[in-house]
Amino acid sequence: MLGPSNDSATLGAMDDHGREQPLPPRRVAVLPSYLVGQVAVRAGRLVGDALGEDGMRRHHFAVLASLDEHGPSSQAQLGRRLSIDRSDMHAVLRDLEDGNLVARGPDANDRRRNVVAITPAGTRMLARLDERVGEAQRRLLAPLSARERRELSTLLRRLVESG
Amino acid sequence: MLGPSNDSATLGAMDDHGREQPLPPRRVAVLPSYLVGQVAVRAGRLVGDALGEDGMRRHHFAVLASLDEHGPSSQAQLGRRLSIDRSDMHAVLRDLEDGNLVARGPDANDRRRNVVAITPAGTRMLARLDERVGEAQRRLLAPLSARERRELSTLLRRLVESG
DNA sequence: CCTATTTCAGATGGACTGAGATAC
DNA sequence: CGTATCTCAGTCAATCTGAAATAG
Repeated sequence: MLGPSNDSATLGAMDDHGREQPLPPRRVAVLPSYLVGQVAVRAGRLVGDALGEDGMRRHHFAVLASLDEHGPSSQAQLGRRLSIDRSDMHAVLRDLEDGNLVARGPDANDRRRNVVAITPAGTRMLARLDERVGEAQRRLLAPLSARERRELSTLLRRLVESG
Repeated sequence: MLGPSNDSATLGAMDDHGREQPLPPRRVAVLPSYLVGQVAVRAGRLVGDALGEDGMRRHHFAVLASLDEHGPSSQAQLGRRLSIDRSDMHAVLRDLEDGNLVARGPDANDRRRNVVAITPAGTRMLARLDERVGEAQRRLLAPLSARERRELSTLLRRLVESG
């Protein structure tokens, strides 16, 4: 396991002013963990940009979707369901409330809690984000056939569910 | 697209003191971008832990592998090849030098540069890290058959190369 | 008393920027 | 003079921790 093909360089003789491009080592480039990481980064950018067109980010989308699915919830519930830190949840809900996408009010039954509910405007925003995120998925998977996309999703889901 | 099945809660009536588990919304859990992100997180933990057993991190592994593959290089070259920031590269090489895994010296031909070379101890470390990282891959892909692992790698590589 | 929720203020680690010193 | 390298300091957003105020 010695250095390959670079005999001319004992330590100091380097003729390579040939401009170097990003090129991960073979050892690294071949790893499934590396490949999945690269795809995840690309996916994150695509989805982030898609949500950004409406001034939203992942947490905002997740909160709106969770409220749509489970109905009104307290902040702490949302945080536990979505694994979002209480401080971050605070900021996210402030953003959403500023845009009238959710309504926050004290819980009549437990006045420690804020009850958060999605508003009609929030529901419309969620539908629009759904569109945009869907388009991002299509762009991400564009190089694959429909069959291959299903295959990839299935394999990934197996890994997620077994983890 | 209205909220489902939560008629009893107008905003304030919430009997669900049922302890809530992390549960991403369906809309989110189904997205390939989400699945790939989840797998990437798990992969990152596995590989990170594996490297950590020898006190190394991803950047250290990448630098050792790149030096092994391309032979002695300047810091700036390494940074460009591995897309590692110059500041971080500085810290990484300091770590590696402290462990005698690389040797740094001024370039005789261009005294602006440091020439970095992997040492015999660095080569041995690289071999050990290779083992550990390989084991992490096996653990990551454990739920899949050999054929499915190849299929997954192929699909991911297609996405990476077409990106 | 003890626990839970919301909120704030600050800590922490990672990725990046700017600028100085040196050398081409 | 302009450009490239190495180094250090400091910024920046994202994540998390601690603690106060309120309520059960």
